[in-house]
Order: sequence, then C-alpha cells, then structure tokens
Amino acid sequence: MKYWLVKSEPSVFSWERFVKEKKAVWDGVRNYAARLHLRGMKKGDPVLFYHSNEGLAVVGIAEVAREAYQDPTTKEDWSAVDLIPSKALNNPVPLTEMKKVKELQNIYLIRQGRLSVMPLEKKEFELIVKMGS
DNA sequence: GCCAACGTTGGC
DNA sequence: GCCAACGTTGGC
Repeated sequence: MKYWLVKSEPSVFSWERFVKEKKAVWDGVRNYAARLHLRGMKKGDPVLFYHSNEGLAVVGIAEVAREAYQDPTTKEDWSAVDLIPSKALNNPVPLTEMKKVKELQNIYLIRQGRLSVMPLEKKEFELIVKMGS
C-alpha cells in the first residue's frame, strides 16, 4: 500500500463538494511527474486531500476507488483516477504547521510547491493524520 | 496582486 | 541537445 497527497483549489473543487458528491474524477492533470504518481496509485491507497491557494491545509483523507485510466478530458496520453472521501480531519493541518515539523521537511508539498499529485512515506502520512486528529 | 519556482516550448 | 523565453502554479 502506498500513500499519497493531492492538491485542489477549494474554489475549483473543495473537500465539502467532494464529500457531498461522494466521488471525484481526478482528471485534467497535465504534468509528467504527477501523471507518473497517478499511475502508481492502487485501489484502496489512502490519499490526503490538501486545499491549495485558499485554506492551505490538509483537510481530509480520501481513497483510490479506481486506478489510472485514460483521462476523459483529452485524447492525449494523460491519466485520471477516481477518488472517494474517507473521512475529514477533525483539525485541518495547515501548511505552516507542517513546515515546523522536522520529519516533514522532505515532503514534496514543502520541497516542490508546484507538484499536484505526490507520494508520501507511511510515516509522513501517519504523522499528518495524527496532527489532524 | 506579486513573484519565485519550475515545467514546457521552440529556435538555433 | 542546449537554453532562453514563456506560461503556470501556488505561497505570501
């Protein structure tokens, strides 16, 4: 089992809407590194859901419901996955808090700001969930 | 709204 | 294949 984090701008697709709709088609990714990560996702893998631009916090946990398939929004070679919400964090974990934690200095979210789909180590995932519970 | 970081494009 | 120019993301 692998652990992941995806970003979404709440003004485009928020956690609240995700919960209401009970599913998200994660399409539209046009970045090779992110595509590689999408293709590495397996059904059942846990995924942290991060609000970028506004909020700037990990707000919930999702799960991979369908592994990578042809992105329906293009004929080109890009991938999409389906996600379903698992549970909201009791306390969203702000980026500023994660930046203070030594164990999280190497996560892509902090190191490489622009990546929208990224892997996490199990330890990192569990630590963020703990910070949010 | 600004701008740094970084990915992509295209001329050579 | 290099690298300058350009576009986009996303924190501040």
